[in-house]
Amino acid sequence: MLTLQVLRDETNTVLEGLKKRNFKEAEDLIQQVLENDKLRRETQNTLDSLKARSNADSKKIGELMKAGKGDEANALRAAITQDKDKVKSLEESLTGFEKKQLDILYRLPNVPASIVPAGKSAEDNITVHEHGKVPALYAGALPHWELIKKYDIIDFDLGIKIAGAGFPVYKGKGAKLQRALINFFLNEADKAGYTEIQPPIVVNEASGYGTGQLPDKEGQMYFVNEDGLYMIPTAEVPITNLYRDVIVNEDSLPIKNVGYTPCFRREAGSWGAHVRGLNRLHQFDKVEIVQISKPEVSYRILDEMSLHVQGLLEKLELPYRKLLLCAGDMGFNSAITYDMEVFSAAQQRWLEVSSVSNFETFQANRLKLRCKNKEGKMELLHTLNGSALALPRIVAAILENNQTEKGIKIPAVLVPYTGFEWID
RNA sequence: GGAGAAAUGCCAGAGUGGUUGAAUGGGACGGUCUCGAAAACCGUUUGGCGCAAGUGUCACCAGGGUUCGAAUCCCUGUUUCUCCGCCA
Repeated sequence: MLTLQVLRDETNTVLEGLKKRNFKEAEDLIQQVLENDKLRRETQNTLDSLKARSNADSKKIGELMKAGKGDEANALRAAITQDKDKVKSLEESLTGFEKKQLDILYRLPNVPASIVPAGKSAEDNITVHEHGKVPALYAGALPHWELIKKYDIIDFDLGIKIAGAGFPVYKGKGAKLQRALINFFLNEADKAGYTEIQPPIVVNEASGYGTGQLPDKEGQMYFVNEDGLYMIPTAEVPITNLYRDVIVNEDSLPIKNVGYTPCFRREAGSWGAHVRGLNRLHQFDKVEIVQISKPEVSYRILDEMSLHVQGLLEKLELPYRKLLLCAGDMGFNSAITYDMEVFSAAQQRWLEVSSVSNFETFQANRLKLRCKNKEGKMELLHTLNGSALALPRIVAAILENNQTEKGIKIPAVLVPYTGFEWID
């Protein structure tokens, strides 16, 4: 959520930024929030002075009572009672202004960073880096949804039987490959200085608000009605919310955490073309890196995180490209996002396997995640995160790109983790 | 799941209706002393909102209520602890 301060002080910058996103209500909402803010402040002013008066009077009553002047106290008491209604109605309208302010702020997306290109859709994204060669496959090459049947490593039908569509069952070498990838990703993050976290995979409502999944995207998350808990769509939610309402010690920055969790997404309405096999699931595994930093270094950290993700793809010998998302294709919370896409040779498609984003203060403002700077002032921090990496599409690409007539060759870096070189 | 107790500042811990944003102790930070350190002594140590400043206002788990006035009384919720039950 944008800060009121920014909306007040840099109204035009915000407006331009939101237009770049193609966010049509920008002008209207900003005007509303500024007007509302003015009314809110005026109301608080009157309310505060009214309260100041009655606080002073109440104190006086106390003193009169002590002094045994009951009559005078009673007279004053009667006078104060008159103010009570006024206070009450002012308080009500103040609450109204505050509520409206929050309602509007929740609807305003983040302002894109200056280097983010304008644009409406994925077509306007910019490829900033490419790496690796698309492998030439042999004549009988298969897409991964055929390969998993051929080698009996992932079973969708069994998943349907015990849960539903989009909940695959990994078997034998398929399960081991999953485990190997998770361990490989966690070890690489560990080497890069991230602290491993195992968070709960359900979160409460406050956490959903903290990272921006709520109030808008409840339809995307599985909800446990009985207990008011949401199944996490990504480890970003619990791991970032660890720092909700926290004032971080400046010396401990940047904070670098990594977590492996299953992720749950309802994906309501997004089924259709291109969602076969592992391309889109309701439950999948992901290793997520999360950093919290001082504002002045967050863009350096964004690069560091991207390079970490790129390094993983390179070690896995997967051809990939790095996209700078255009403003219109970026998530609601993000100021800048790089997507990493891997080429899956049998499908002849680029698959998104990672999104690395800087949210600047957008999440921190909701989370009340701050630190006290050298001047002793409170300052919102920047939050960043990135998938490092999401498993299913990586698995799909490995299976498709590494298939040969005699089986699927496991990338060399993974062999110490899998304990086998071939799926055959 | 049942019964009881509790929730106060960075920590410990007072306070049960009237200058209590909050005693006291500890910790941390700054200073004096010292070649340096320890000890001792002095000082500083919560945040939100509003205003040009000094102030004002709000906050003692959360949300309601009683009262001229609530950390203190009442209601609801949450969490923690103890006992019983159940159980990976």
